[in-house]
Parts: sequence; C-alpha cells; structure tokens
Amino acid sequence: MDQNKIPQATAKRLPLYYRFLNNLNHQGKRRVSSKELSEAVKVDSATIRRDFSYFGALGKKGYGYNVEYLLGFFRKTLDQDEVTDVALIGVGNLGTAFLNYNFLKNNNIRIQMGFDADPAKVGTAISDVPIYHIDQLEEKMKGIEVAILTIPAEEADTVTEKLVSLGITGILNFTPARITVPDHIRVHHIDLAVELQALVYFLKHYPLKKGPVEE
Amino acid sequence: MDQNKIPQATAKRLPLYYRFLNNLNHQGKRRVSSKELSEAVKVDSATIRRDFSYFGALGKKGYGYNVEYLLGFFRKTLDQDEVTDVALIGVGNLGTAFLNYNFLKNNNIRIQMGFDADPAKVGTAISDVPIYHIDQLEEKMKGIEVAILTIPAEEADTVTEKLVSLGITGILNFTPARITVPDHIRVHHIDLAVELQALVYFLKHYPLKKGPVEE
DNA sequence: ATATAATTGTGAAATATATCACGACTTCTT
DNA sequence: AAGAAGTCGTGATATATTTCACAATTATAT
Repeated sequence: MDQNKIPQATAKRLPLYYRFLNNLNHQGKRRVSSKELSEAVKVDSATIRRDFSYFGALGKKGYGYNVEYLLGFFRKTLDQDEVTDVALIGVGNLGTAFLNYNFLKNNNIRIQMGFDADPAKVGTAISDVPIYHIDQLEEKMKGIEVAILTIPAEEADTVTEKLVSLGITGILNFTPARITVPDHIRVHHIDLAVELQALVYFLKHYPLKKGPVEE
Repeated sequence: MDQNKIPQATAKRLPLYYRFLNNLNHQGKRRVSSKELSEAVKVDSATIRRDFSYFGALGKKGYGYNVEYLLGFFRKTLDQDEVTDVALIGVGNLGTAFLNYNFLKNNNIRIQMGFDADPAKVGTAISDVPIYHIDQLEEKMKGIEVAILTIPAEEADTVTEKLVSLGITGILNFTPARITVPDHIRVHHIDLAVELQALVYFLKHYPLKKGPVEE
C-alpha cells in the first residue's frame, strides 16, 4: 500500500521484467543494461529506465544493472516471498491450460482449487489441483481472495455474485461478459475474441512501417 | 488504410462495442444511449461518445444511437463483411479452447487449420478445424496472414521464423517468449502469467475505493 | 594515467488518453 | 404548443504515458 505513485503502466510491466531477469540470472549473467533488456522484452530502453527509477536508483551509470540485485529487489516488490492463493472457476480447455501452468515457479501464485459443474470432473485433480463441484464454492473457498473465471459467459453473472458474497477481492475474467461488481473489487478482463479481432483490425488499418508495435 | 487518425485505444474498444450492439440488436432493442452502453461495457459514457465521434456523427442529440444503424456501420468498419482466415499453431488446452470458440459468429474470423507436433492429434479435426503436422506449415498455410501462437515458449522462435518466411503479417502470441520479427509484422502478446501477476500486484498495492478499475 | 566508450537517471517535451461540462438539438409530457 | 428532460458532439482541460536528450558517472582500453 506504499508505492501508490507507481504508474499503472509501469506496474503492468514489472512481472515481465521479473521473468526476463530470472532468465538472465539462470544464464549466469551478472549485469544487464537497459538497452539489452529493451531488446529482450521489446520495451523502449528509456521506458525501462524510467520504470526502474520509480523504485529509486537501482543501476549504476556506465555499468548498467546488477542482475542479482535487481532480481532480489523485484522479488520483494512483487511480493514474491509470499504465495498468493487463487481459485479457478470453470475447468474447460482454457481452465485446464491454467491448471497445467506452473505459476508457482516464476510467479509465486498457486491455484489451490478448481470448480466445475461437470460430475465427471468433480473429484479428480489436474496437476495436483483438486476439482470441486461449483456448489461447494461456499464451503471450500474460505480465505481465497482471487479467482480466475473461465466459464461460459451465461454463467458469469451468477458465479460472480457468489464470489462477491464470499469476499473475493480480485477477478481475472476470461468470459466475454462484462461483469458488475461492487466498487472495492478489481476485475481485469481478458477477452480472447476482442484481442483477435483487434489484431485483425490493426493489420488492416494500421499498416506497419516502423518497428513492430507491441501490445 | 483510411482511418489512420483513430486512436489505438479506441480501436481496441471497437470489437467490444460491436459485440454488445449485437446483443442489443438480438434483444430487439432499437435505440441505445451512450449512458446505457457505458453501463454494459464498463467504459465511461464520454469516452464512448468520443470513440464514436471519430467516425462522424453517428447519433442523434436527445435520442441516442440507432442500434441497427450503428451495427451496420461497425460491421463495415470492422471488416465484418469479409472473413479473415487464421491459423492456430499448437493444439494444447489453450489452442483447443480457441478451436472450440466460434469466432465466425460474432467476429467473422475463421480458424482454418491447426498445427501440432503430436502425431495423435495430426489428422483429426476439432470443431471441424483440421489439424496438420507442424512440418506441413509450408505446404498448407498458403494465403493465411494471421496466426495464433499457443505453443510452448521454447518453440516460439523457430515457429516464428517459419511463419515470417511464409509471409505472415500478424501474430497473436500467447507464449511467454517475446518473439522477434521484422518491422512490418505486428505481434500482440497476451501473457497469462503476467496478467495474473499484475492483477495480484494491483490488489496489494492499489486498494480500491472508488469505481472498479477495468483493464 | 588519460582518453574513450558506455550507461544511468531525469528534466523537459511530446504524445496519447480520458474526462468535464455545456451548447445545440430531439424527444417526451402535459 | 410549450416546457421539461434527455442526449449527443466537442472544445477545453486533466491525467497518463512515452520519448528525447544530456549531464553525471563508471568502466574499459591503451
């Protein structure tokens, strides 16, 4: 609750920086410049320096940044020391993709349980994550504050209401529905159809000449 | 190639507007105000009016917007009259989720074929989309300009190079790798781990008091 | 030891996006 | 028919983000 001055655009890039620094560290690299990092993550080097500068002077002029130090700093900043538990609602293909992704390794996020309405799935486990019936939300989900929503759009509203009443604070919504929640709950939407269509639109209307435009 | 003055932020919202207008139309609604639309899509009403205004005066003062007219307008603007063909590389869980999604209905985008290295998948079809072996890219993919990348990160670079040499113009990249492409090719990244971690970061550092912040 | 090259951190400027607030016009109500 | 209510389109303003460009500092080469 301290770093309220950090621009949201910067905050969104932090996980990306973190992962690439991790890669570099594993490769045994000791130092890195904003220019090198820029080429790897495709973000302008001045933007990277600016981003880092919000956290103080992390680098050294003429030298660059010490990979290990930077990594340690971001680990703290991104709360990598403390595991965040998450629930996944909707064990379809998309949901299963999430379950198979090891967020614990790079992100210190653990999907603790999954929920689905399909009796064939209830009682099983995917990548060691137990699947419960959606009706068991109330009894199982105590203490979990973040949910990933990978259910059909029609069910988004009912499930959201349930989650809200159970005290959720954040939802990552993959359904095309734009859900309505009280003011204190944060929702991030990722709409696959919109992303695809936006790409197509950009291709037709914004022909590229200069560098690739990253989203 | 005409509307180069439309802000990218606006362009990204167009597919969203389009889908909701479609919903309204199916519900038999004849007119809609920027205020109503705002509540549905969770975008400020002034922003919506501003967005629409880039395309000219589409509404009527004191009345709002005619749903059918607006829809027709956007259909043209979003190239909904012309089907865009897309290839999907990587038929895992995430890839399968895409294959099962009917983009043709709302977005006039058709996934024409999928590619995978798994012999068990090659030769099958998912939602009527044929799956070919990744080695058949060259022979099968003629004329397709857009690809969805849902493969493991390690394979991202090799596959990207192949796609580039085959004349791709746009890539929707779901791998955590930040791929490198020539300047004239557009890449949009969607990084699920980054999205999740960013949500968690925001929850901890930007406690909400006012309205929910939509991404 | 000195000169050269590299690189940061940041003020200032540029660009992009969102929001306010109101005149003008339309529709609705009575 | 007149007044009230609703709504757009947009100039102006506010906010957010990116990029330029350079002094200051450090590292490297000779």
